[in-house]
Amino acid sequence: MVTMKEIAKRAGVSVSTVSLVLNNRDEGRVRGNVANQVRTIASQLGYQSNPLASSLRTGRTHMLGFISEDVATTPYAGGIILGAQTAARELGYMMIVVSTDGAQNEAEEIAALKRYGTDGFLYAKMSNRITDVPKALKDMPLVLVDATDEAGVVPSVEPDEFHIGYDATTRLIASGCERIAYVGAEDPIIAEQGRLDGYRAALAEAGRDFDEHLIVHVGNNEPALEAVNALFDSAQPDGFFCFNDARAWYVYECAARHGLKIGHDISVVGVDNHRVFADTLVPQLTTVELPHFEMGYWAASKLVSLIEESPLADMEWPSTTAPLPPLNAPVPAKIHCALIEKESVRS
Amino acid sequence: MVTMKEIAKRAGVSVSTVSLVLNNRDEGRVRGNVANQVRTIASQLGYQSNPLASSLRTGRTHMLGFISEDVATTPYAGGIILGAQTAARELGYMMIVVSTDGAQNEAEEIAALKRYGTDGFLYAKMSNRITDVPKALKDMPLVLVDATDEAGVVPSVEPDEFHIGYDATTRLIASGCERIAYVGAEDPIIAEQGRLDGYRAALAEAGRDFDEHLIVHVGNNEPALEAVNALFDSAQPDGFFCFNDARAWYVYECAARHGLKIGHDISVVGVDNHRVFADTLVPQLTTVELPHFEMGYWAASKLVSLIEESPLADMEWPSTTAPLPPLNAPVPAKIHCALIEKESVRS
DNA sequence: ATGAAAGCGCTAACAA
DNA sequence: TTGTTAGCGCTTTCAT
Repeated sequence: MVTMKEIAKRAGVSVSTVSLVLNNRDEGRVRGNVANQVRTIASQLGYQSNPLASSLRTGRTHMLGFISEDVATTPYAGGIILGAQTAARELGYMMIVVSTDGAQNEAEEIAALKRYGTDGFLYAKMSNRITDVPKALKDMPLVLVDATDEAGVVPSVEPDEFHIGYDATTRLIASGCERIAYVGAEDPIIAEQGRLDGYRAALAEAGRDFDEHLIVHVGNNEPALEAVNALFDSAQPDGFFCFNDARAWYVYECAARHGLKIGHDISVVGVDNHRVFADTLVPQLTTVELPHFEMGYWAASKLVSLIEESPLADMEWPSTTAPLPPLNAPVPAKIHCALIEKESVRS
Repeated sequence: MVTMKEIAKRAGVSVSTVSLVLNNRDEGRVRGNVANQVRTIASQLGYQSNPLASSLRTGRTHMLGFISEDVATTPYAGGIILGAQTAARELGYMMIVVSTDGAQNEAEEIAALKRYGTDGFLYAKMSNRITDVPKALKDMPLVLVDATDEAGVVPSVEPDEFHIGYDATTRLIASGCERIAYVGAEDPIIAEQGRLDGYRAALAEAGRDFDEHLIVHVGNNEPALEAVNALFDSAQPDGFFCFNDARAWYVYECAARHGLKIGHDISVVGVDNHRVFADTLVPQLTTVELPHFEMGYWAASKLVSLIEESPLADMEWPSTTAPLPPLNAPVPAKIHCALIEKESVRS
């Protein structure tokens, strides 16, 4: 481990000078050739700063905490984590991910992270839920990912649920579907409402009436399958917009029971939350993949800007302008969604 | 943030005494009542040690690195991470998980972790693969999870693949299956060979001949489905042991094509690697779940013992003695597998 | 423009 | 049995 002391010795200067130079605070404080000298030696020796040592002085560890309980059970969070980690590293931060079981160990994990001096937190939920922010996080730089806090005051990054519903439905309309069903979730998640709104808006724009009989809200259980089956019988839809791929699965199963071929007799668009289907399974389903990576990337960037009290750097954000995949595409395709960032006040 | 200094002041002793007491090094070095006094004040004030500060002196950060590339794409690693994290926290360590894309950023991530002074590493692969250990890890305390290194010298924790195959096949035999097929993977993974061996051993023990025509090795692709379909036609198996749940899916699909009902006409046991199937989907499949949590837990425990050069504490390890789930159980059930730990020399 | 020195919180020799 | 002191690697006044 090469230290500043070492560099100082070789360069014949003091440690403080080295510190100044290596932190780029040498503007008009250190002579140019001295600075260069120091930099040269530093890179020759392969100097790596010791973030822990500097944290002692500065109070900044350059560590970020990422809290989520979904990491353990779904690959959902994977993309988010990867995105967040990528941004973190680019900005010179290390991200510590902790998976939690329930509220109990969540508090413990947060406490542990705080002991290690994390500079801020990312807090992720699944499917844009309304969340109680743990009290331990309230006094820290914090960004929510795919979640909304009760009070609506915490910055968060969420998919544009409305556009997801709108785009999916529009695509089904464009492909010639006449009776488009919505297979939604039971829980009062924000995503549910937003997507349904998008569905309605797309229908309205196409001059179609909203038909309640084409809507079902189902859970993750046995009755769900029967409810979807009943929908096939009662409303005979020829297009399906499914809240997630678990719901799409019900449609797949029921279509098989009715002898209907997806991509031929009926069209289906599902939103991929859980990655239920492995790469090549059920290729007939068109799956809209949420912009997980982008959400994570943006969230981490925002968090760092909060910590450093610097403005967010300009970035090219994903938007809904990206083309939708063709219906019944052979492989799940990914569309981008606009991300919504809230600051202090709910919009 | 309450510091030792603070405690020392209140207790009217020196910081070193506080340090001694709080690190339980006060055996015969500090008077009992003084020690108690210090402890009382510490807990009153809610003292939390600052691990970063002590690391500066001791060279130990009490941070563990967990490297895996599968975190992002499958929930597979989730249980392992949770187990490892649990053990780590119990032992007073913080675990930093990094997901990597490929070898490129793997090296970067490892370098970053080292800069932060992690005391050791967990390196996880999927499905017990033979792995090149990154050079950067070679000089560090290291434990592999569900992987084996080429040279066979790195301690690792792996499922007992043989028993998985043996148990699954035995169960199919017990349920009355006459022609038991094995649907395996293509890749030369250790898990593949071990499970196949277990399958053969179970057959032999039951006095049955091994029939090559009941074996297929398939990938994750279109031809795979056709290969399994051909197996149905050519060998007409009435029981299936599937390498993982992706393979089980093929069986499910082909059974449907042949009008065969799982749990009635044929029996299927799959090993759950990827959690392709959500909770209530395809409930007819009996899924053997790998002991992910336990592997992670054990691996982290082992790693800490390596770091601290202390013997592994006695623990109750999961074993194959746990009862297998009933065939065609309504929900995927979890069986335990014996874990194998190697030390210095391959057994 | 540069360096000396103090100090972040903690541990560990060494003194007392 | 306890306290003093030095120092881990770095940042930051404050002198020079």
